[in-house]
Amino acid sequence: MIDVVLADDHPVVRTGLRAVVDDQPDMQVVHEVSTAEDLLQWLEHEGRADVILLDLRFGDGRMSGATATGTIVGRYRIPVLVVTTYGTDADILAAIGAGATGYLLKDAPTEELARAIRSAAAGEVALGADVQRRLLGRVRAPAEHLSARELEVLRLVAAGRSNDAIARELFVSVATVKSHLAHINTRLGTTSRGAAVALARDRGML
Amino acid sequence: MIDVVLADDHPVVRTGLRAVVDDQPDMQVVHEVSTAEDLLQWLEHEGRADVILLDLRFGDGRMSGATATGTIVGRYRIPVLVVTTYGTDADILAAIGAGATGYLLKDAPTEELARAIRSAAAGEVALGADVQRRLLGRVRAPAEHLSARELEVLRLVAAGRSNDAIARELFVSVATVKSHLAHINTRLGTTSRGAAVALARDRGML
DNA sequence: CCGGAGATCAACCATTCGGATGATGCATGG
DNA sequence: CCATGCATCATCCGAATGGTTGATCTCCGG
Repeated sequence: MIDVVLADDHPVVRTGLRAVVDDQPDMQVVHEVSTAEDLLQWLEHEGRADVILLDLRFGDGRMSGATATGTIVGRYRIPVLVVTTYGTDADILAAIGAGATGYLLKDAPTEELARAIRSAAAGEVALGADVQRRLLGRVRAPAEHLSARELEVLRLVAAGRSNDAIARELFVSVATVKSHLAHINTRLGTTSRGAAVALARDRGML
Repeated sequence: MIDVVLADDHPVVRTGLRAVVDDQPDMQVVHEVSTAEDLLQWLEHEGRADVILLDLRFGDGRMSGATATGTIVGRYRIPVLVVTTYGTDADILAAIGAGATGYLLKDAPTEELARAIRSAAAGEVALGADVQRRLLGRVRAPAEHLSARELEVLRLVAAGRSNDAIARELFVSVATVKSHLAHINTRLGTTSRGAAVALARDRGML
């Protein structure tokens, strides 16, 4: 029997997760907490768990889900499955970087969730199909690396500057700025400055 | 008995909401959908419901929750309770502007949720305590501001969409989008979409 | 009932962007 | 030494954008 702990500040989400977990014959929810602090507190004392389902974004909390993940994995060696709502690349990388065993979006099918919990309990890495696809796309397009100059340009674009303004600001010609932007769009697979900025933000490169 | 329809693209959230609703003696879930399109489809045919619990952000969907809200309220006169995760001022205004009867955050206590559903079924306006406080703060500081529609446009601009894409997304003409954008630039004192987005981000309106 | 605000749409026009192509100079690393 | 990557600049052109003016329509509050 897999003992699962739920850590999410949304009662509704906790209820939903509990329903899914308890509906599986081989797992059960043994504890619920709504803040990262409570989670650590609980682990400190009676804490026994095989898997922890953790929301990356603890509402108000001073402690982020990523930080909590790092602490838990480092201190208790309990697999952490990050289950959050919106999965941006930056979020995913942060979670995995912090040592999360898996990462799932809340809109993942319930079966996938159950499967991920089993994998996590078994010590395997469990990433949602969405996430895998995302990471794959990342690998396939490793060119996510923009040069320093390009990033400089992109930042100015994100600040709302026009090509002309950027050119003046960087002491180069407008042609150069456009050239950089063209490279950026190629690299990011975008087709407009706006889309490039949006995607770059999403990936936390700004 | 209050018939409730759940519209949310997250299976887990739906399960949680269903559990909460079905746990109340005076209400029941009669249908679940995961996209706005499905919701409208259902209402079109067999649709009978006293209250609709709607997620403002339908994941991928081309149709936003706000748009769906407008359509539902306008066409079927069914009270819509918007239940979403992150409540920004703009979200709230958009929802209310679109005709939502109530607005609740997913981290609201379950009793509050049940109460809101009853209020909505009774035709009353039901706003979560959080939201009410938020709106109050808003009134006190009317400082900046864009209409709900304008914010909706600005968000899409921030997401890198072109005017044409925005127009299609909101079911209006490009002229309207440009009109909103012009207004936005006037209000914010900016001269381009990019600058408007940058400034709006700065002020946390996104 | 009138006025104002917001949402909608239209047409026009100057400016800006994005996309394609091509070229030069300068490092760096194999 | 040379391929490669980066930064620089230019030109051309179609598409997108911004600015403006003007016009309904609806809803709300005085």
